[in-house]
Amino acid sequence: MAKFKKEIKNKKIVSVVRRAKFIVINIEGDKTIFIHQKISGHLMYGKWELKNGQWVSKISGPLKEDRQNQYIRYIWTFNNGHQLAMSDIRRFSRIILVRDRDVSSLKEIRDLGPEPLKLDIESFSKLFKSKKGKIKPVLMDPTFMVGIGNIYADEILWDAGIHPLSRIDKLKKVDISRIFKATQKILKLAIKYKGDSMDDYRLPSGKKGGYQNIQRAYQQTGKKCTKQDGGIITRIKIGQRSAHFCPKHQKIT
DNA sequence: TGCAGTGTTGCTTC
DNA sequence: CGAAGCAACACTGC
Repeated sequence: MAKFKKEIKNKKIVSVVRRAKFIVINIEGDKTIFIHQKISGHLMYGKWELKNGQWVSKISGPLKEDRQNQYIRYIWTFNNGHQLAMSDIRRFSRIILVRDRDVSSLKEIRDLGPEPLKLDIESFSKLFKSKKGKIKPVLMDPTFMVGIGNIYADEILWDAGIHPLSRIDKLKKVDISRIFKATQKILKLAIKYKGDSMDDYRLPSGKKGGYQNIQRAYQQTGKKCTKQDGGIITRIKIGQRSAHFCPKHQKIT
C-alpha cells in the first residue's frame, strides 16, 4: 500500500479508458492503474472531509446525504482539491498497478472476450458456434464476451424471448439473431440510462442511474411481464445466481 | 431470528 | 480440458 502510494503520488493522469469492467488509468511514467468495481464498488468524484472517522461530503447535491459515503474505502486527492473516492460496501473492488509493458500479458486482461457493442451479427454468431451449455451463464462469462452481468443478462434474454436455461447448441439462427439484437439494444439503453442503481451503484456525481426504472425481468418476480400476452415473471437459480424470466414468452430451446 | 440474497470473478474441485 | 461449487465481504429483507 505504501509502495502503491509512492508510485502514483504527484503523477499526472495521461488517459482513462474502459476495457470490459475495468477502468484503466494510464499515468505519467511506466505504470497503469487498473480498477475493478466488482459487485458494489463505485467511484465518486467530489470533496469530503473526515469527521469522527466518517467521510462527509462537502458538496451539496446527491453526494451530500447518500449513505454510500459511509462505505468509502479509498480516497485520492487531486491538486485541484477534488477527490476520487471508492465507495464499496462489500469490499470486493480491486485496484492494481501494472507496468505498461506488462498490460497486454496481464491475466485479468489476457483472457477477456470481445466487447459486445463492437461485434457485428456474423462475429457474434460465430462466437456461439463452439459453445455448449446454458445460454445465461455463457452470456455472463467474461472470457466469452465482456460487459454482461446478472441484470443485463436477464434483460437481454427477456427482450430476445429466450429462456435462460436454453442450450446454446440447440439455438437456431433466428434465436442467435434475436439475442444479438437484444444485446445491442439493452446495453445501449443501459448506457443511456447511466446504469442501474437499484442497489449501491452511483454515478461519479453521486446521482443514481435510471435503469432500475425500466427493468423488465431482473428483480421483477411476481410482476406481470409487460410484453403482449405476458406471464408472471418467475425467479429460478442458475449456478449460484438468480435468473428472472417470463415463462410464457421465454421458452426453453 | 436466521438465512437467502445481493451490478463479479477467480480459484478449487470433480 | 470444461463445468460447477464456492469464497472474498457486509449488509438487507423476507
